[in-house]
Amino acid sequence: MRRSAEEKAETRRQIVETAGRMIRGKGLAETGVAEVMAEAGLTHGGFYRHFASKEDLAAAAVEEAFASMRAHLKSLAEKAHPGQAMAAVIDAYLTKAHRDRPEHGCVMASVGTEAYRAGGPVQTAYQTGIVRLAGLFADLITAPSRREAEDRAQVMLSVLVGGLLLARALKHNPAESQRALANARTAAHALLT
Amino acid sequence: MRRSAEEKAETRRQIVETAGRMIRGKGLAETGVAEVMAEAGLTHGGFYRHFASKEDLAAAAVEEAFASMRAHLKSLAEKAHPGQAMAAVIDAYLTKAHRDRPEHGCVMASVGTEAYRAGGPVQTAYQTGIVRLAGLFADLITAPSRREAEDRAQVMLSVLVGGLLLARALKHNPAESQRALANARTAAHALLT
DNA sequence: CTATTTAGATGATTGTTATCATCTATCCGT
DNA sequence: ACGGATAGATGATAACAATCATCTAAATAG
Repeated sequence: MRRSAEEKAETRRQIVETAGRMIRGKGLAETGVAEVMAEAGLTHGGFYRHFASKEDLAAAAVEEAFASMRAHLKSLAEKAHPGQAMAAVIDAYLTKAHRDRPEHGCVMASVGTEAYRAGGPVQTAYQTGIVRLAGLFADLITAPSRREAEDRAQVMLSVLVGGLLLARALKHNPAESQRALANARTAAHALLT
Repeated sequence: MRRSAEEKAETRRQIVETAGRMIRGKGLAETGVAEVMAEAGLTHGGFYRHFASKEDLAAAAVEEAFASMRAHLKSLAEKAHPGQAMAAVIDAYLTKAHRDRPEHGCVMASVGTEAYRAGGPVQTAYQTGIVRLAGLFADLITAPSRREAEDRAQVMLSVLVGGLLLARALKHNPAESQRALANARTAAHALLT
């Protein structure tokens, strides 16, 4: 059942994307190779034609998930009114939708505590993804100097991730959860002035 | 090899405390029952005399870890100069020491993404721990109203956790990691004015 | 058009881990 | 002091997951 080169590449993309979703939704350790393959419509056996190990897949998935989030936010920022790019990103990040769909959201807020511990290529991909995300934020923030923009970007990232983490933790108390989102949103916007 | 009632209680405390450290250090899924028991100087067999399941132990460990952190921060706040309580907490939370010793630190920053997904008693203990931690923050923050103090406490918690998470993610780039800590510290203090 | 390569399926294998049955030596109620 | 109860040890058991050997059919090189 050999496939063409493009078909193989497409299959690989499917596996990576599926893994990215499952990892963000259920966690790194809880996501099994066989399960990912099944979800992608394949059997577990062919896995090692694409990846050397589960670790390799996880690293690719983390990288892809970060890239996809950056692309999404970037396009959002470009659509925003001039001077409102970062504000638009804030309002997109700190939403109920993002809170309730971790499998489609930010890696840092869904598997942050597992990824920094992972070591190896996963940790590397995780760190790189964050650096680039912070870089994007710095691009969108107006400040006296690049250095200052980067500093504000770090704080911004902290508030967004921390706020989302808190909102998720409080999810079973909807009022408090929404309050956390709203408070983080206010604080994030305040950082822009 | 039966033990007295006090000995049993002490053993249980040991197990819970050990589990709390290991879970925060290596993660929930990566911490095995047998491993915890061995670290506590016991064999795995006796485990079910103390807990109904691994889940039960994890819930107890999360609860204990939050309680211990609250006690630690509270005593710190009481030792601080009047009006400087929350400032002292900030400076204790956003340190290299805390960054480098997750096994002795904040649950939210070490297993936050795993715990909110866990469901059952672990999720419950996690949520309760956070509510109480935020409550402590609100007690330490001076504001026009209790409601306002709670709002600021939520933002404060987001900045602290987000900042620590970021600093840990960037750990392999020491300069950036320290910068993240410093930026979060500045931002947190700014919230107090 | 043929021979070789290989994507993916099938089916071990190996290692790990939660859970439980059983055993034994000690504590505690009587 | 004695007999039942039980903390903790020893040793299964039963899932489950990662990895790999082998098989197959199709694709591509020549």
